[in-house]
Amino acid sequence: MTRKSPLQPPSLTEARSPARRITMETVGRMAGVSQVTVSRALSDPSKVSPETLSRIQEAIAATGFVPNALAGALASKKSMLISALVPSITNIVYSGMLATFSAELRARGYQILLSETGFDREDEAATVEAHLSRRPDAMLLTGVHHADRTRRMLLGAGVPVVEVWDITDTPIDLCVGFSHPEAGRAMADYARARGYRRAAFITAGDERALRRGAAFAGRFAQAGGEGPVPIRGDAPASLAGGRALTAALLDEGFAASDGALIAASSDVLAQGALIELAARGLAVPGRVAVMGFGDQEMAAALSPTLTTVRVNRDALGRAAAQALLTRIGGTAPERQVIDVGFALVERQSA
Amino acid sequence: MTRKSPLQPPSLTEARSPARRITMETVGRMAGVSQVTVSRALSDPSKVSPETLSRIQEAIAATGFVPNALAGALASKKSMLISALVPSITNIVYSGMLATFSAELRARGYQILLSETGFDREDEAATVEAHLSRRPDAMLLTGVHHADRTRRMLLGAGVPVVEVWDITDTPIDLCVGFSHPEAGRAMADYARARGYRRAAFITAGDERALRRGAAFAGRFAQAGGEGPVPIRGDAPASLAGGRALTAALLDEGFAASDGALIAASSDVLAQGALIELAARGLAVPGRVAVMGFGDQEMAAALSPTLTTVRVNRDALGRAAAQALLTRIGGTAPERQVIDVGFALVERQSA
DNA sequence: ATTGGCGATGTATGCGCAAACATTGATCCC
DNA sequence: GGGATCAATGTTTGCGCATACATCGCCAAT
Repeated sequence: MTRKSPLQPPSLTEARSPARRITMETVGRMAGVSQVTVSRALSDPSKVSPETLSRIQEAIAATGFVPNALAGALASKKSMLISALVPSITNIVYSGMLATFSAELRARGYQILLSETGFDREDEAATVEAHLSRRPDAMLLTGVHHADRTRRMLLGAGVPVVEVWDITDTPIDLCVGFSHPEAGRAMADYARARGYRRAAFITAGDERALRRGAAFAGRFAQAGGEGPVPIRGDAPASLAGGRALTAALLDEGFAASDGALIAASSDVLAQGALIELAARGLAVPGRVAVMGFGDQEMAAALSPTLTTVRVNRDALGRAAAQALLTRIGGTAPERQVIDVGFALVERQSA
Repeated sequence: MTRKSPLQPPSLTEARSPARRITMETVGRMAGVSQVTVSRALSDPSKVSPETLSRIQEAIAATGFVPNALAGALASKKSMLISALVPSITNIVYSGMLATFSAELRARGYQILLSETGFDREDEAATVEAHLSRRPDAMLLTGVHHADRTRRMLLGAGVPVVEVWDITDTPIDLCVGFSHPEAGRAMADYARARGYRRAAFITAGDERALRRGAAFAGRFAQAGGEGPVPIRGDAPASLAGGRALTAALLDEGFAASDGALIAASSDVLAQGALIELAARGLAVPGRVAVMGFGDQEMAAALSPTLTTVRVNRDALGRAAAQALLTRIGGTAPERQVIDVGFALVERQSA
């Protein structure tokens, strides 16, 4: 309450440092209290008397003071930062999940440190290290296959981690996703049940898509389909890629007769397939059937509408956020691994 | 230091156990040097003798030490953090720009703190404050219209700022974008030049889209088209939204005769319009023409292909990153405002 | 009147690092 | 051979805050 007046007029120091930093100390001085009281006024106003509080708030408004969260995090060991690593933010399947994930966390005062990792494990490891250096309170990783070093760093750091978009028995910490082989098999079973005798899988290069493709191919042949099922492609998912892969298949005589189906690792590739088939005048599904993956908005709007596999991205993002929040809170989450499943959506294209 | 088998999920107790914090001090002790030498070994290895360096590196490897960037930032007043605020990450126009922006910055060692702000100014102000508390080295904002408080905070903080996706004579700091009214007028001029006599604009609710719409409507009438030009919609851009808005227009008799054009604030809405028109058997562009905005990949693949306006998202993200880097570097950028322009892409739909 | 408790505030400390400055020993040049 | 120089390292300090603990009045219970 009682503070000595500074021996030297503050104007001198101010004049020497024109870019004078405003800290809780400065605010406190203006309000006639100490730095701690300012800190308390911000973190728990009830601990400060109403008069003091209002003087502090005036000082904050007058100075435009914004607390330094770096210093706060260093002192408290809580950064209120959540790190998120996704392969690509331009891909709606990841950005959709991320939007829900971050909205959920932002409501609790957390902020998101985001990086794209592509599909390279070493790249991911380097990014994980960079993120860990900011001491996030938790981390989201996409996929369950990581460099050994990544796993070691994460375990060593003791940070809550959630791996999403896949399922494993050996999560680093928490895991929210679904089984890609099962999804591939479900597509194959559906295709066989509908009577398609010949199938191909066009795919992006990412590891999860390839596992769906492998499972699809295996099951399709196992269930009486013609084998081996060709698996084509490793470029990023794009319409042009889908067209090109489809064109290549057709040029090889893949759809020489009816009963053929093209399964795609994403709706975008599937749309590319539809476009190429339309361009060639091949009826879908009469001549060639098409299945997608992801159930993007356009799937239901295409002509023909696209049979695909739905993954609830919102639920996934929300579950991931909740799991981390529980973990941060200190209580053990009910389950370490949450399978959000998927659903085959039957439409016109297959 | 040594951990249990990675195949075992870490128990909660293990993860929260008082893991000795490893700091430069601990690493230094192991290597027989002081904390400062460890710091130097990491920031500029040439300042440390080769033998010392290798001992330090061994100690780092043995301990799994990851430097605390919070402490580093606090001490050096450089956070190596760039804050980015976009309306929506699920919208490809923003996420595409952001991908280039962040790739460019990551190459220089910066990381991205990301938030979605929706289209609400007060929300944005709160987010800006939260971001400023982390003392980012620079900030990216979407749009040029902000709450007064936002502007004041930013100016007060003295942080390099780049506003993107729009152009203004009075940027907070830097600005990279294009003129939305001009884009709207360019669409109107094109439509008139092609002879369309009647037009409508379907739009998402965001402020920039609305300005394009207003400029389109004004110019279309001014250039001899029938006025007033209806402007419809304020929902998020979606195929379903585009269909619904188009359906409503048609139900009102908008396209009772030939020579009508529907301009959309985004390619997605335009695609919705194409779908609705196809569903009603109305020929495009014969009966109703359609223009989009954004030139997404599907624009060239739709049937009919979509006449639209291209904005170079990569160039925009890259220019924004470069401008900030220059600014952080201390040299005044050549221009405060960079107009990246746009291009009308003529295809089949109009 | 004494004691204890509580509300409101203050002081001291250290989080982990980088910057500034200090120290040591060796090399070098006229 | 006596500075001068330089490479390699150490010591000190403080960034801005949160935490632990101390202090000071004041009032209720004894």
